[in-house]
Amino acid sequence: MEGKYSPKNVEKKWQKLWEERKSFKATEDRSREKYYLLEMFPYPSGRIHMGHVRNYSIGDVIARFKRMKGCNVLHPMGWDAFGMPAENAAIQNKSHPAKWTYENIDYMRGQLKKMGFSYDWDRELATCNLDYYKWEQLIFLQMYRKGLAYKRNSFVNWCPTCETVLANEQVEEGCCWRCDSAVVQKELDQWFFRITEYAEELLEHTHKLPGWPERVLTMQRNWIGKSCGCEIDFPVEGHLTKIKVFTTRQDTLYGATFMSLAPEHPMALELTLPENRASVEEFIERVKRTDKARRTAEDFEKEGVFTGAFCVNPVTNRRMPVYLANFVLTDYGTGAVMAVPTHDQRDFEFARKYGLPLQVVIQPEGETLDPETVTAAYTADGVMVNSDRFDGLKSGVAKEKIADFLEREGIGKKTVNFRLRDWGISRQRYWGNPIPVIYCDLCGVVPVPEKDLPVVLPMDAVFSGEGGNPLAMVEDFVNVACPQCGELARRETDTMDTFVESSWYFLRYCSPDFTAGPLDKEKAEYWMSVDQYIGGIEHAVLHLLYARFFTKVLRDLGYCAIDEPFTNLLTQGMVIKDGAKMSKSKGNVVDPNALIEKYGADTARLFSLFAAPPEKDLDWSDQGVEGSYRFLNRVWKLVHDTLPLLGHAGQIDTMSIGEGGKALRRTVHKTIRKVTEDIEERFHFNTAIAAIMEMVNTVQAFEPKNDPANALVVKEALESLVLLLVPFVPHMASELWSVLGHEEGVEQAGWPSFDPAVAADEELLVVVQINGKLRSKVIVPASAGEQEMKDAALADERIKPFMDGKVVKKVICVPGKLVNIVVG
RNA sequence: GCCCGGAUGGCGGAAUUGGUAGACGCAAGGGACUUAAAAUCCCUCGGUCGCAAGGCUGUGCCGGUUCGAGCCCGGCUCCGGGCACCA
Repeated sequence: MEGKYSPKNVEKKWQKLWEERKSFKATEDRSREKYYLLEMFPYPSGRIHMGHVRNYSIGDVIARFKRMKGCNVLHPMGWDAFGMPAENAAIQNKSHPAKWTYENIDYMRGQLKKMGFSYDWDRELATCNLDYYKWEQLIFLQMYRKGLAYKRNSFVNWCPTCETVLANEQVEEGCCWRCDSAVVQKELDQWFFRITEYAEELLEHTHKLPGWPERVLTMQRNWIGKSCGCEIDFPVEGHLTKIKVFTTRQDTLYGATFMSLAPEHPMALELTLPENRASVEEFIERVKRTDKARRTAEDFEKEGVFTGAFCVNPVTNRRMPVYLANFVLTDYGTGAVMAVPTHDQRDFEFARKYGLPLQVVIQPEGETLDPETVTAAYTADGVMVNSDRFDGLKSGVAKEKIADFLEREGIGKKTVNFRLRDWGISRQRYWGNPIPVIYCDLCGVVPVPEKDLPVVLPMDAVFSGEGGNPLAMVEDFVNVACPQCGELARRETDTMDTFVESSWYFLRYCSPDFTAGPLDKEKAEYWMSVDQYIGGIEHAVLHLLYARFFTKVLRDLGYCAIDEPFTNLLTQGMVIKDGAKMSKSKGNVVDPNALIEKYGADTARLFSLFAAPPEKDLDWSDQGVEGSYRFLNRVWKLVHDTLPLLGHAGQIDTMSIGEGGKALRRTVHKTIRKVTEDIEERFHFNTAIAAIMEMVNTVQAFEPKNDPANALVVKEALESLVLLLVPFVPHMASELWSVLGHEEGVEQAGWPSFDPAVAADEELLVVVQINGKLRSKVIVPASAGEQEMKDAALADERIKPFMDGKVVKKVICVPGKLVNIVVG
């Protein structure tokens, strides 16, 4: 291995050794501090991309650092293996999704191993393995029993291209998150997870996650969308039923002059008078045909139709015409809105269009609104008017008082409303986890008894690309005896959303081979929570919300004792090239294979860590990669060239080393401190690497290298250098460690420690400012106090011209840093 | 519209608590070595004035606080992201 740096040989050698020695195997050990480090597992799409390289390089720095620091590190890897691309590929290649998936896994596993990531491969899991998904079926059944999984007929998001249902979280601006097709609404019988049951806790706990980026928490809070208000009943003339509305603006109740219902509101047709029927039906049809994306666009024209019915404002007794309005959503609140045109912009526009009355109930301070002349709704706070006993109160106060009043009078009650909807998990696709349910004509919905689990995904489906879900066409699978009555029944052929698998894989890693249940409680208790989770920001409200939900569900099912799965979250930025995210369609993709081939994995790792701090986008630069490669060559050469000069092991004799040696040691110990802090406290690997580069420059420039008196100092420098490099470029560092004569691996060497006394400066450079402007620098002993610093500064020749004829008003001293002389 | 980020040389970025702006790297220019090239090594490198010492100026814009502001405060501009007819 001598001579020129050959990453290929070095990397092959160490990867083989790590594998043979099982260097990264994690075993529960209560005597040691555990550290569970996890990166979001990949979808086996074919080959790894630079985003993976970056994500997993970041993780590996932390894993290797923590290991060297003495932690018992769990660092697993696996495959989010169910999903549609496999099915599409099967259709295209006239093959099977399983074949495609497992081939991809094999290939990508090889790629990850070539990157030298320190995973415990014994814990590898793939979610499409029966060993994994069968436990998910058990969890489903237990959720069903608790009412947390249920079936319901409703309008759902349907992607016509993927031919499947999508969760709300998977619809982005009205389009499918995966294929970008326009999503349509379809009425279907679908399985849901009752995530809304946990809305309050999911929201509450966002305030107990200090290790998460604020913007992810904000996004989750917005997504959950809690609002506090009232439900108020409005009696309908000539009917016994009442219209229930939800409002956060009960302070405007006295100004409600009409009622708006969603066109899908169950009472819409029931309330419509015969003479209005034709126009109402026409309107409902028209709204239904409009797709949801367009209908909910901001600039969409507000339209409605009068039902002919009237309800009554319960506090003013005013007759309120009941309209259907296209902007009222059926799935938020109660699907009915009390319209207050003076204080809500939508209601205002609607009222002006249909000539409906306006009533001002909140006056802005120092202004009088005139319903005849206002051009927009006044939505801010103000003073109550035309509101009976509440007149004169500030609207904020009135909000509380009116809520209390409504409850007292039995007209309404305080409620909390969430934007979060239940998680629709049914997918009309083959390559997923079968939902373990049977439909019997006599018994209805029958969950598969636990003893009959697992429901095995049949391998003999046909992938033609036509005629919907291939699973529904496997007769042997579909036709089954009812577990209750024994009559012929049908299996559910929908599979679960793949986000279900990724909602608990981090728990399965704690005991991946456990055969008595989804997880070994004792082991989960040792490893969980994940101390550091790393992944892309794109999962802020998808995976990261579902995983939190699932953890709470599993806790309540008795599987684990934790509330939250991930203590600390790091969201890494995207990999950008030529101003755009790397993608095949843009043609700006850098293939990790080519990079490894040309420069080696260490260079690929080093550059992706050096070019930007982890949370920022990384601008890929081929020349920057060259630079990282050059640096590694320099380190290689430095160690090998210096090797003959190093003496035998021994203690550094602090008394006999000269000034140069002392200075070098100072740099070394300062660098150890800096690198340790940058990794441990900030995850700023770019500055840690920069500090190591500076140290290399210093060692290279160290002239009395060949003075035998300095041999041990140089040796210390090189050994520290190599150990500091381990987390970033583990192959080269391991090799150089052995070149330096160490039999045992870097894992045994431990993380280098620094001596504050050695790192301490003997002299300090003090900046001298006049009126805040830098004018000179003076050197003082490190022990110098304020007075000494001031004296040295004032005695400096270079500042004299700036003080000529002026009076020193004040001298400010920042110990060890600067002296600012204020003159005037 | 609302809520988060962000803006620093030719480029990626550094400046950790208000205290030397531009660390480290890339690119560029000059030089050494070489028959030559590559590789490597050395020097220069925000702008501007100056032979130089050095001065002035400079962190998106305007203002403020402070002995001192890239950092804090007020008001903008632009860019990125999230949510969005949510009653």
